[in-house]
Amino acid sequence: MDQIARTAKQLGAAIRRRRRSLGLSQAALGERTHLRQATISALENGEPGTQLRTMIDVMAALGLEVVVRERTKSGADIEDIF
Amino acid sequence: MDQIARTAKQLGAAIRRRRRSLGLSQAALGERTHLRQATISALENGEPGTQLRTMIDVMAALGLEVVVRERTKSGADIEDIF
DNA sequence: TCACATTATACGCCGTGGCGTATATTTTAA
DNA sequence: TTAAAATATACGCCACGGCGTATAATGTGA
Repeated sequence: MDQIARTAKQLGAAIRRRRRSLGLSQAALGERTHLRQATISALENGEPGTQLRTMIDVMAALGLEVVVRERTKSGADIEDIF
Repeated sequence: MDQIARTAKQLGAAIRRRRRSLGLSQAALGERTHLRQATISALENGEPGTQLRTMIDVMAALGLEVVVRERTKSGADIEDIF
């Protein structure tokens, strides 16, 4: 399920969802990415000072990627309705 | 044109494209976002230490949003082929 | 070509992220 | 309910981002 993210919090939430769907703990993800469990926690909680490096590394480890696109006028589009 | 980004460099490139398509200079974008022209430059050049806050603020000013999704196996999917 | 606009880079400063380490706090199973 | 697992938070430290300001390097149009 693709996640739209316009804020750091939404970005963190999407990452947390994915991590959980993979059955990983923050600590386990931390090992794979050489990041501290505390750092993963901060990212998932949407700390806006988090570095892009951290987001990129975590997304790679979770098999995620980002699509940059023009904002849709509303929050919902066709696929959300049907 | 949606841009897939798996690295900070790709993210920066997508942002730069969008800024240019809007006919904005880094300085003009900096004014809108209360960021220095140098900061925009760093973001667009894919400095991995850049903060999420910076990316988020710039994307908002450019009318961009991010979609987080599972990585596609290859770079191309159906829509790129047809 | 050449002046002007744009972008990249530099310096000193301050704030904060991520580090190791450790411990609260909360969540989850048994 | 309670022990164990998972997550949030804390402390001191170092590195570096973003700040103002300024300038160098590039691009661009006339």
